[in-house]
Amino acid sequence: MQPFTQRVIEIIKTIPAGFVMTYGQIAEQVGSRRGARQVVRILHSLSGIHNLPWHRVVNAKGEIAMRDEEVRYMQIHYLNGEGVKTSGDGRVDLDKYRYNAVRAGED
DNA sequence: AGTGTGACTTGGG
DNA sequence: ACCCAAGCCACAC
Repeated sequence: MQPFTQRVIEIIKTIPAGFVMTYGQIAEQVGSRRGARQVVRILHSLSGIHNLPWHRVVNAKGEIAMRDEEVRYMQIHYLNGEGVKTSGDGRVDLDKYRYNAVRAGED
């Protein structure tokens, strides 16, 4: 496993239930400010084989980014189960649920 | 070493 | 708020 990939995995593992992070945030946390798409690729390659809370990752608009309707539905289901309210369009309120790892550690 | 991938992000209209 | 175009970067082949 490559270091970058390993760090992304670690970051995602730190997202607490009831919160979400964006691809961009995760990329930033691992030191690659423009690496959002790498996070995407990694999640694809992992395909859930790890015990990752992949459903807590959304895009910068707070949208459920999944393309497969089936998996998309599952993600929304998981989030709802953790108390994250989703709009009819499958969006979450980032102002409410966005998890800031840095600030969480400092506060 | 070059090319393709991808569940993104940002800026402008 | 929505749509579009361009930029991004680590990884696999």
